[in-house]
Amino acid sequence: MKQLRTRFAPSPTGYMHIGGLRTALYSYLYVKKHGGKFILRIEDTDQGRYVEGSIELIYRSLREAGLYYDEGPDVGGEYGPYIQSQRKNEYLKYAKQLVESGHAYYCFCTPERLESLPTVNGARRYDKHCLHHVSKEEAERRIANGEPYVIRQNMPTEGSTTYHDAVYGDITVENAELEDQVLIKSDGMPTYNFANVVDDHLMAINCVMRGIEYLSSTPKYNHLYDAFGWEKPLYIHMPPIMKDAQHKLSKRNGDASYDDLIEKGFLKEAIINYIALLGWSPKDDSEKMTFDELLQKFSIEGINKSPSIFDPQKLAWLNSLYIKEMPFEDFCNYAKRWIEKTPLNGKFSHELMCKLVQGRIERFGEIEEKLSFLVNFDKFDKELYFNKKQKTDSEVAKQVLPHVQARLQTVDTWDNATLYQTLVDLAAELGVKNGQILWPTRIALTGLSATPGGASEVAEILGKDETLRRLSISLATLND
RNA sequence: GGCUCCUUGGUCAAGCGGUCAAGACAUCGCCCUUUCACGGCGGUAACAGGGGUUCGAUUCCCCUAGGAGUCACCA
Repeated sequence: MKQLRTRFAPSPTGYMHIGGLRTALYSYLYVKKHGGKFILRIEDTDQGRYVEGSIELIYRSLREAGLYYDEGPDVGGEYGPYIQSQRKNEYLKYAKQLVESGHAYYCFCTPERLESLPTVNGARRYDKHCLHHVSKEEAERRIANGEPYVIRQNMPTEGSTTYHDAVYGDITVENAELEDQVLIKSDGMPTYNFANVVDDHLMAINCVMRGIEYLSSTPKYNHLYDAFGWEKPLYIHMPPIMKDAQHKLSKRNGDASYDDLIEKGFLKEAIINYIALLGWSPKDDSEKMTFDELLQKFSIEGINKSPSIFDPQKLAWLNSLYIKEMPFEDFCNYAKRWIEKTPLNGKFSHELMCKLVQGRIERFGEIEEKLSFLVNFDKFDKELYFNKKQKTDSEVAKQVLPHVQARLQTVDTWDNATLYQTLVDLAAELGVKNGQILWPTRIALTGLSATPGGASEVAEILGKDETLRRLSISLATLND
């Protein structure tokens, strides 16, 4: 069997969307599983949509995600160049070949005339006017005169076309439904529809994986392959990723791109793992999988046909799993860039902050909020001292807190273990439940009904001075 | 609107003629616990509707409804 060659062919429009990333992921997994080549090709035939820097973004995102391509603009290969605008001259040659064989023709119709065409079933359709009314000689004369023109594909008007898609099965379309699509635009550039087919053939691509939006135009491409006498690739179309039941996930609608997710504090491993599961499922029940496991378990039979809705909650859950298993040191390093941006920066032990938070966040972006009590200490409701289960309330607090204050003053070794033991010992001495000391203390120190870490951990990170300061403030307001 | 495709709990999803219709996220309850979180245990919750085919349909066929994609000198 021939070596599998597939490609990821994004347009440089500014960001890496989740859907595109998933397409790249599936392509990579599929082709690598079968020992094939993964190729990156930039489809920039629409110069109006080009966004500065987006090609670099594509390179970076793909590498970061672990999707290393064997051939591509910045890594080379025998089938380059891998940027379509740099292949511009190739396409016209092939289009002319099609004109010669009668599979395409020159068209000089103005936009005005195109718009005046009657609508059939809600869509305008080109009427092959120039095919029938402009002879080859006339066409050449008008081109020589500098008149703008396009080259259109000459579609059959009868019969039907069927092809096989690896996930959707046999797809049949009436040829009469197929329009004489433009192959070469008046600016001399090929359309995606044409460049795509020519390049896939020239680059020996024999497996095409892409979004379902191409499912119904694939018969047009197949006519092109036939007109040239080229061998058609294996098609694998994929369902879209949705924001909700009726809207696709898209950056244009304000939905997160890959970079946005990273920015919010999702780990790349979690993102990859999650999107792998969106629209595909392994034969076993695996959910959390390493990249190698994905590689091992991936198969196109597992690809779902229906659209799937992106669920940020499940991504967050997976992300929290990856966060928890990070070695503590790695977590600290990774967390740095989030903490640096907050008022927390430099005020407390980085290590202690990380310790408090690693097991309690789903995203790194949550760190600031989780730890904001360290820098904010506001007036709070005395009702917070009430806790049914711990059997405490503001009265208990009033009696117990002075003892806590006095005892803590004597502590020299200011760490969690010592602090905890000290408070528990105090409870025993006073003949009260541990909770009747610990709960009021934590409340007095934070003014919050819930915090990451208990009384002793909070005291540890706050430090002796701040702990004592907060204690006396709380005690004062309690006695008001 | 035409054409193509899709339709299992709130969400992701197993299932590919016979199952009490998996599992996960979310949600709810209990346990653990120094609050929170983690973890453990348990609960609620689904085959879009209607016809066929069949001894038997979530599974096969048809219709209806709903959804998506497409119908560009965008990709």
